[in-house]
Amino acid sequence: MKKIFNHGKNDKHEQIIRAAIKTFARKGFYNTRISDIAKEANVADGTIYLYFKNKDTLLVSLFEESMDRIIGMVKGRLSHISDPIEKLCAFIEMHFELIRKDKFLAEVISVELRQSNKFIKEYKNIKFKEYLNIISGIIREAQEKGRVAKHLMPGILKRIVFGALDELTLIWVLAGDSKYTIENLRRDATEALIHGIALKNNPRGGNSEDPGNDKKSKRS
Amino acid sequence: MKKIFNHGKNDKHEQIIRAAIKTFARKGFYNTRISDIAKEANVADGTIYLYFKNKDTLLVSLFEESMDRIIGMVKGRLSHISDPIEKLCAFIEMHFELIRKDKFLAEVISVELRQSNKFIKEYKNIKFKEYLNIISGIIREAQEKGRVAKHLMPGILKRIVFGALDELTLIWVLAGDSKYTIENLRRDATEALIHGIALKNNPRGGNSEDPGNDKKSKRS
Amino acid sequence: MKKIFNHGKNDKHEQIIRAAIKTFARKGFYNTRISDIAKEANVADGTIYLYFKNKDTLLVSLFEESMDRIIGMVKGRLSHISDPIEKLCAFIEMHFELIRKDKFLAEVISVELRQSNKFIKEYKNIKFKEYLNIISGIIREAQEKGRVAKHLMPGILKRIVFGALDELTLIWVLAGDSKYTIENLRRDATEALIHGIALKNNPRGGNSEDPGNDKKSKRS
Amino acid sequence: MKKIFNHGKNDKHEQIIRAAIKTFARKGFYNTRISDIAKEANVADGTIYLYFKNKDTLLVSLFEESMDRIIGMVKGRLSHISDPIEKLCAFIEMHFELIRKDKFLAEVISVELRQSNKFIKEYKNIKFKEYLNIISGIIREAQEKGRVAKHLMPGILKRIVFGALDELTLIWVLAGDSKYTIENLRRDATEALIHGIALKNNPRGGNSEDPGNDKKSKRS
DNA sequence: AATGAATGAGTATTCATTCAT
DNA sequence: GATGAATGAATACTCATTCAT
Repeated sequence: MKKIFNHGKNDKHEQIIRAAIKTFARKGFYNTRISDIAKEANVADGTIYLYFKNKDTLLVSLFEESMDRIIGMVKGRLSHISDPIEKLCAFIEMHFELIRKDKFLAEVISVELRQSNKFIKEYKNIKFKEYLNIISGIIREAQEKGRVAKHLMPGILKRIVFGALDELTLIWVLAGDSKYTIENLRRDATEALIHGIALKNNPRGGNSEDPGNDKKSKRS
Repeated sequence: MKKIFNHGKNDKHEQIIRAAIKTFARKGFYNTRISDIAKEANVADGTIYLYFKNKDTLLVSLFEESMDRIIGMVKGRLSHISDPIEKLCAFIEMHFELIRKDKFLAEVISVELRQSNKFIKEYKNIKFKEYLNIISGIIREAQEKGRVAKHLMPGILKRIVFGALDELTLIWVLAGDSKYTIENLRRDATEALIHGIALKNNPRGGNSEDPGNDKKSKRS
Repeated sequence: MKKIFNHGKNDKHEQIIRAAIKTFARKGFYNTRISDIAKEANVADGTIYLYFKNKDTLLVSLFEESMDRIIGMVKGRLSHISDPIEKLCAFIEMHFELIRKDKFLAEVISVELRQSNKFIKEYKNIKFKEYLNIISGIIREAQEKGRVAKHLMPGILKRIVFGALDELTLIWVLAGDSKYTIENLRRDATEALIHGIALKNNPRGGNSEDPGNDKKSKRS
Repeated sequence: MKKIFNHGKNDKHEQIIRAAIKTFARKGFYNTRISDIAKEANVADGTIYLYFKNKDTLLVSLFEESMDRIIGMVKGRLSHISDPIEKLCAFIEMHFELIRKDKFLAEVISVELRQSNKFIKEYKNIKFKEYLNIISGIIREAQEKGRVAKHLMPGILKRIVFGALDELTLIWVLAGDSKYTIENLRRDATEALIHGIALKNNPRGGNSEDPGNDKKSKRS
C-alpha cells in the first residue's frame, strides 16, 4: 500500500544506497563494514541483505543506479544542443555540476570504480561505458561535421576527456583546501581539452604540423 | 661481501617487490594475500616481514621506489630538451614507454594508487606529487616563454595531462584486446592535449572565443 | 523480554566464563586457545568476542566477577561474627570451602593471577586488593581489641595469611594425590597462623623473647 | 683451553642465564622473545640454542642452577645452628637476604614458577621440592625436640611458611613503593609464623583451646 | 519485513627454531 | 663455536552472511 506513495522507490533501498555512498566515500569500500552502512542507514545489518545480495552487489547497484540517473540527465540536456563542440562544453560543465551536487557519490565513483571494475566478478560496468560513449558520440558527430580531426580515434578521445575530468574530480573531492574552485576546474578543463594546452597562435606556427611525432623526427 | 656483487640492491628485497607488483596487478591489493606474494617471490611468508613492516608498507615502498626510478629517468631525459612544448611531448612519450616496459607496475600505480593515497594512514605520497610537478614545471616554463596561455593554472593542467594519460594507461593495461596500440594512444594523447580536440582552423572560427563560457552566456 | 527469565545472567556470558575457567585451569592462560574455550562453551569462536573484548579481558572479567561473588559471600558471613580471631578462623575456613566448591576457579586464580596482575595492561586488580583487605580489616579490629600485637603491620600480616592459604590452595588443586584433605589444610593453617608454629609453653621459654632478632644479636 | 680458567662455568652460558633472568623478570616468560634475551646477553639468537635446548629449558635451567646455589648456601648456613626454631628464623632471614641480593631472580621464581611448574612438560621441579624440604626438615627436627606440636603436618607447615614468604617476596619485588622494608617483612613474617598472629597471653586465655575448630563446635 | 545474535571461514603477523656460512 | 637470515607453523580476531524470532 505504502508503495503507492513511494514513487517507485523503496524507502529502505534508498536509505541504504545513500548510507553506502556516504560511508564508502569516507572509508573506502574495503574499509567499510556492512554494519557501518547499517548504522548510517538506521537499519539492522540483516536488512541490507533483504535489498542487496551482498556487499559487492551493493556497490554495483549504487553505481548503476547513480549512473542511470546521470546518463538520463546528461542525454536529456545534450539533446537540446546541436553544435558538437558546444555539446562537449556542456558535457564538461554537467560533469562538474554533478560533482558539486553529490560530492560523496563523485568520490565513490572516482576512487572505488577502478578497483571494483577489476575485482568484482562478473561486473562488466555497462553503465560506465554508456557514460563514456556519450563523449565518443559527440566526438564522432563533431568529426562528421568537420569540427574534430578525423584521424583522432573517438575511443581514445573519450578516455582522454573522461580521464582529465576524473582527475580533476579527485582533487576537488579529496582536497580539504579550496585551492581551486569548481569554476576554475571547469574553465581550464574546457579550454585545455577543446583548444589544447599550447597556444595556437604560435609565432613560429610550428607545433601543429606533427605534434605526435616521435623523437626520431625531432624538429630543429 | 656478497653485497659487493649485489649492485646496491638487496636480492630478497627486489624479489619481493617484483612479486608484489605482479600479484597486486593481477589480484588487486585487497585481494592479494601475503602468502600469494611469498609464493610468487619464492620466499617464506615471514621473510616478507624482514624487509617490510607490513602489507601497507610493502605497497608504499613498491610505489616510492618505482617512482624514484621513474622520476630520475624522466628528469634526466627532459634536461636535454629546451623547448617546453617538446618537453611535454617527450613526457607523454616517456609515460607510454614506461607503461610498455612494465605493464604490471603501470597497472598497480594506476589502479591501486588512489585507494592507498586515501586509506593508508600516514602516507602522503610525496613521490607522486613530484611526478605531477614535472608536468606543472614544464607548463610554467611554457607560460614564461609565451607558449601556453598564462590564465591557465599549471596545478590544474598537470592534473588534466596526468588524468588523461592515466586513463589511457588503464585501457592499455586492463584491456585484453589490442584495440589500440601504445602508438595510437601516444599520438592521440599528444595531439589532443597539446592542440585540443577541436580543429583550430574552424572556418567559422567561433568556438575559440569563449570555450569556457558558462551557461549564462550562451551564444545563440 | 527473555532477559526477565534470565535471572540477571546472560546465558552465553556465563557459558563462556565457565568454559574459560575450566580451560584456563587445565591448560593455563597462555596455552589456551580461544577456539578451545569456544569448543568447551559450545559456541563459535566469534561469539566469544560478542561478550568479551579479547582474551585478556576474558581473564580479567572471569576474575572480577568471581571475586565479586566471593567477597560478597565472605563479607556477609563475617558480619555475623564479632570476635576478630573467630573472624580470622572463619575467613580461613571459607577460603578452603570456596576451593572445594570450585576447584577450577581456585586453580585459575592461584596460578594465573600473578601473571595477569603483572602483564595484562591496564589491570589494577581492585577486587583482589579488596579480598586481601578483608584480612587486614580483621587484623586491625583485633589489634584494637588487644588480640593481636600492635607492632605487627596489618598490610604484611594480610599477605602472610593470604600467601599461606594460596600456597595450600595450590597443593590441593595441583596434586593429583589426596595426601592432604581440605580439613587437614584448614586445621593446620588455622593453628599455625593463629598460634604460630612454635609451641608456646616452651619449658625454656626462650624463643619468644625476640623471634625477630637479626643475626647480630645471636644468642649463645 | 680457556675452560681451564673458567671455574667450570661457561661465560656465554652465564651471560645468557643472567639476561634471561633480567628479561623474564621485566616482561614475563610468555612475553619475552628469545631475541630479547639474545640482545640483553649480547649474543646472536642462534647462540642461545648452543647452550639451551629451547626456551622452556632455559627457564628450567635458570631455575635449577639458581636453586642449586641457594640450597647449598642455605644448608651450609643452617648446619651451624642447632636449635630448630633458630634454624627456622635463620631460614626466613636468608630468604629475604636472597631476595634483596637478586631481585630479578626473586621475581622470576615467584611469578613464573607456578606456570612453568604446571605447563612445562616433563618438569618435576625437584629443586623446588628440595628447598621446601629444608623447611619440613627443620619442622620435623623441632617436633622431635618438642618445639613444634606433633599433630601439625610438616608437609603442610612447609607450604604455609613458603607461601607466606613467597607472597611477601611479591610485594617487595613488584611494589615500586617502599611501603615496607625488607626488615619489616622479615620481622613480621618471623613473629607471625613462629608465634602466630594472635596474642598468646590473652587474658581470657580462650582462643588457644581449639583454634582449628569448625563451625559446628562454636563456643558460646 | 525487520532484526541482530550467532556463525566460522579467512589472514596478517609473530617468533621459536634451524642451518648455511 | 657464532651468527642472524630464513623459515613456516600457529592463532587471535574480524566481519560478511545467515536465520530464528
